[in-house]
Amino acid sequence: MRTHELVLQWIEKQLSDGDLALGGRLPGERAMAEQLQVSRTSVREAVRILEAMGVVRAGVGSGKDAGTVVIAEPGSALGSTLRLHVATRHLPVADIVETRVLLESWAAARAKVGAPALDEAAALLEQMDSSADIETFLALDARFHVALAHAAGNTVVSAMMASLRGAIEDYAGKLTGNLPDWKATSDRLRAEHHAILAAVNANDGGRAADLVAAHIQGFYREAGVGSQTAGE
Amino acid sequence: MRTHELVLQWIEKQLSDGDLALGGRLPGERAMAEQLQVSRTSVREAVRILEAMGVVRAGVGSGKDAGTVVIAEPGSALGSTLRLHVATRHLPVADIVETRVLLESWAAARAKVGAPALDEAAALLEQMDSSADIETFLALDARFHVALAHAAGNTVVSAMMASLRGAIEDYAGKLTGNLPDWKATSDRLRAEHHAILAAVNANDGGRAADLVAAHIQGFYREAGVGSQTAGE
DNA sequence: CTACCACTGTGGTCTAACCACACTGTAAGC
DNA sequence: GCTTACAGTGTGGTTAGACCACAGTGGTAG
Repeated sequence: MRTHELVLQWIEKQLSDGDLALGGRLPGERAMAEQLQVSRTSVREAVRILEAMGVVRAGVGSGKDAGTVVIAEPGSALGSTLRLHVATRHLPVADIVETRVLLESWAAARAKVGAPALDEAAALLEQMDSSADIETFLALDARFHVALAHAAGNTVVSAMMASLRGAIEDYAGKLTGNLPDWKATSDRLRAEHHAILAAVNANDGGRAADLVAAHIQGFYREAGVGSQTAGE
Repeated sequence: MRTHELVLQWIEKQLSDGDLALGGRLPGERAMAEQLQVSRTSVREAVRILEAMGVVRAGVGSGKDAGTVVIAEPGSALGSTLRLHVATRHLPVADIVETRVLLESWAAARAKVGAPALDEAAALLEQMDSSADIETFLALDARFHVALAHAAGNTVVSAMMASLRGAIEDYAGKLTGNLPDWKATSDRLRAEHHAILAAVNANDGGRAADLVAAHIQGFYREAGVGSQTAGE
């Protein structure tokens, strides 16, 4: 077993045993190195991996943002991993989109009426109604979808859904230039968002799921994802 | 931007541009360091991250297994990430199971009759019928489920499904000791497997999905996952 | 009381070694 | 000629020790 894996194992045990919890701080790199009788390099390699996994965040200096602290951001970590695999051509973009449709439809169907996340979603829609800027709109759009997924109450589905979106964000972003009429598109997306939220609040899960599926597929189709004109 | 991120970016670009493909070899660490004008340490940190992501595999010595080569193993990488997040208590095991049910049901419903993966699945079932050893059985069981997911033709769903299972493999493994009667359980699981495959081959996707959901939920429930008696 | 600044501890980076490993080519011995 | 032994080469793995930038802390000069 390689040295950094030993460190990794040690840290994972600290987490499993509850000796290290969310928000907690790892010992300094030098201290860990001495404690485990390994070089600081090996400790750093382990920390790097955990950072890539979204399990810790490393901050220099001193104070609250300093040191290596335990966080919980699986979404971005999974997203990066998927993005790399898309780059190797192992994961087709179409499969990513299809999976996203699957997860988000399920979440929409399962969203619990009255969940706080739905109020947040509604607030986001209001902001979007008055956002002409394309980047602002897309950022709010992302948060809306995450909020909707949250309302289903499954952390894993939320994380995966966010990661799928993130994995092809840049890719899809380049394609928004293909859109013939952004105003028309954004108006349509706004209307669809409201319809989805309405269906969820009306407790009509089946309809909400259908609307979400059509919403996502419609966007990617219009942007040209899957039409093979993209990569080059 | 940190140095190792620069290296990461460079490698990702090589992949995106197709200059580096699956099975391809990265330049040696020393060569990359010189080319990018960074230290070998930074190069190694980047490689470590890619290794954790299942994008590359590093091998010492010389020959076919040597050097850092591009692979495509998102499953194990995603699995490790999820496992760590389960350790931090951020991802509940119940959510993992629920998501696995979601993905596998979908895959069973979408499995294409006549897919080669189904033949493999059938072959695995035969082997399982004559496997009394519990570990052998579980290994074959894992491969059966992967084969089934494969038959749906979505790489992302396959990878995620495998990673979900892997994330709680150790955790669930400890619980098999809770089973009152392994022979009875394994006989039941065998029968369920055959029924699932039969439903898929009969093109009855809905029934296959229901059977898969019941199969998975039944196993974890019997093993005691979610009953809070586990972690401690 | 305020402004400044040295101090301390954090992660970030680099250099220059040495190791284990696995193949390759060559030379020695049969 | 064939086989065996072994030095050579290039790979990742690991280490020690140094220096940097950063951000709070606390003392000190004004």
